[in-house]
Amino acid sequence: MTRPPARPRRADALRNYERLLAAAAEAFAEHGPQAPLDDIARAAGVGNATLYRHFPTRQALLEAVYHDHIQSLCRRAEDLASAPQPAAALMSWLKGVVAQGSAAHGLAASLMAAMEGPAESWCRKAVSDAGAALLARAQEAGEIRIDITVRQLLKLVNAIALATEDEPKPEEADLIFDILLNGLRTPSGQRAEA
Amino acid sequence: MTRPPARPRRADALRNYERLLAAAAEAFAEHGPQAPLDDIARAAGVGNATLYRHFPTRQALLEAVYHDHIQSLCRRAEDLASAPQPAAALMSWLKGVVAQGSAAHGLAASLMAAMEGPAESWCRKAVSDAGAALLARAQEAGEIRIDITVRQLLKLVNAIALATEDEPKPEEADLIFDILLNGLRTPSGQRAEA
DNA sequence: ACCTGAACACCGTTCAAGT
DNA sequence: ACCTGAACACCGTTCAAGT
Repeated sequence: MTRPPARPRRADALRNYERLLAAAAEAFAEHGPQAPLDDIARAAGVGNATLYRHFPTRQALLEAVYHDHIQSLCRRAEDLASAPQPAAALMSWLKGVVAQGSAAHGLAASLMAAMEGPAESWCRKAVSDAGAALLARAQEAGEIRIDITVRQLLKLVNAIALATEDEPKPEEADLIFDILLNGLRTPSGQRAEA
Repeated sequence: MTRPPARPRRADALRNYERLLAAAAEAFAEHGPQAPLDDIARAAGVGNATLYRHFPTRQALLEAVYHDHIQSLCRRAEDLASAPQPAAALMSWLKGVVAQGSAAHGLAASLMAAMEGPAESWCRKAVSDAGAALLARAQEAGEIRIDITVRQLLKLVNAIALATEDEPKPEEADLIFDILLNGLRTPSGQRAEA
């Protein structure tokens, strides 16, 4: 199970924590993942040092803000784990990752950073575990090339989300995603033993 | 023809300009494209305002530093323009873009920024014009899907370079690039009229 | 324990004064 | 024309003092 980041127990600390999350969510939505931390603290009616106490890095704050989105992605992976067509299930899930990443400005950047950051990251573990099951099944079915790892796949997908982010036309993301899916299919001559 | 950024004519100004370029090249190579501009000015033995005078934005400095790399990419595109196999020529060129982008830390980021930035950017125009010829020929030959644009393609390729940058194993970049190429082939049923 | 504002350090940008 | 260092603004991080 993925362990949500520890919340404070004392009443006032918890209240500040929640306010910071709400303010950060709004700031990230409006100004992107680079929104000034001081502004977030001020909007939350809290000292800037308090923000830093609860969230030691910007990445920690981002992952906390997008916690629900991330968990939702993980849950969706579980739902798809026993879908009849393994490759289609993987594709559908990846499409969701891109869609969420494009919709929630900052999520794609967070996921990308998580994939490149330390392996102990909660977010990185949760999402890559979720994807790993889908990928393995699609690979065992011989539908997806076996030489790609979850991490590479997620980096690639997030790179696409970032590259097409704030693009006026959503079909551009669809097209590029389509190209990726096309490329993921097992090349001729390469088959898993299944 | 692509017009290199205007150089100063006065002797002292030109000398400062060159020194800034050399210092910036070293700083970007060592500390990445986010290297502090003040450090670059100091290393060049020049006031920081002088740097800003010559290069109004960081992007302008980056494009000037990588000017030779960019021109080299454009020249290579010209060389490939009449290669016997259009699709192979395009692929070979794109592979070069990724290779250069991964080798020269900061170039990939510059190209990506150029593709997303204003259309008037010198760098953006030069590179996309170079690629456009190769892409068009491969599409007319019916080998590459017709629904992708140069800009999308370059964004995608640079996203890959960024995603695999400073990755220990170079074969990772190769793999992901291979996936992309696989995906670019014309899907069944879609053919250009030639 | 937890909070706070002020202090500090850093970096990009602008400006008044120089040649 | 061009250069310069200082001034300014901004933002992240740390700290001494408070409850």
